[in-house]
Amino acid sequence: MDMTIGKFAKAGNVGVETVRFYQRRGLLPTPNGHEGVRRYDAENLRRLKFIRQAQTAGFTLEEIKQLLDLDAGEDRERGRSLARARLEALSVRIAELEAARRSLEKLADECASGKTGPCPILHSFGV
Amino acid sequence: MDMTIGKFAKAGNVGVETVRFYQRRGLLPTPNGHEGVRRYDAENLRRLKFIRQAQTAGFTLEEIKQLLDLDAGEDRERGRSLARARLEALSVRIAELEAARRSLEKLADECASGKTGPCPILHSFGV
DNA sequence: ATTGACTCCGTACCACAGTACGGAACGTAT
DNA sequence: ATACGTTCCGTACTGTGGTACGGAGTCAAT
Repeated sequence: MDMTIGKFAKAGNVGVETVRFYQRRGLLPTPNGHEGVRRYDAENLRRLKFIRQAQTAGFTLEEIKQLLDLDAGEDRERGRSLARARLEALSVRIAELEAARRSLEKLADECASGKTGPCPILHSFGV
Repeated sequence: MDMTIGKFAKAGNVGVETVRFYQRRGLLPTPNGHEGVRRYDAENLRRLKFIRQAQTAGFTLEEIKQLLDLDAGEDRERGRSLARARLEALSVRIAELEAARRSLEKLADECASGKTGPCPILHSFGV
């Protein structure tokens, strides 16, 4: 079940250097200190996958570190507060992206091949 | 109607240094070359506002430069293709963020203050 | 005409999240 | 036991999008 860093990185869909980078940042443990080649288990992989998910959610690596520490701890309040702050920022961001999507749809439409003249790109974005 | 760089930056909700940065990148023109203090008009502001909108849509500054050039040109095909590529990436991204939002909602819920023990943070993200 | 605020310009620096490099040690198959 | 692929580790470099700094010039009001 255990892996060396190469397999581990592949399983988590990141590069070997990225794993090391996360270790330096304290996001992943550095398994069994100075005893030759290190081995990574399923729990490590779970952490790694969480890191990638949380990045998608817009957490910075520093925040993710806090979340990982919290996962083992008792401070429910802190966990909720991080989650709620991110939730709010995320909703704002999603709304922005949806507005941008509408602009792009408008652009693709107004810039259809049938018409002539320059595409009204700025106009499509409402500026 | 014309402004100096300070007012212009404020009107576009960016810093003066950011305006200069955009000029260096060719995203904004450098009005009336070397004749003392420069003046910015409504058209410049329109460009600046577009830059910020397009950034929200996920375009890089390099792509935005292309869009601005396109706005004046005749290459409708290129405009459509940029828009469509971004539209696709944007939809993927929105879906990711929505999934992340669901995870966070789950987290905030499972981490409610009533319960005891550590918040199941990793679990909330489905890992 | 001097002050104070603003502008110009180049260059340097910043955060974030990696990515690359290079020499030494290790592990495994032959 | 030799060769080949990995791993280990430190250090350096990358790209993206700014932000800061410092000296000189300019502008408007007093």
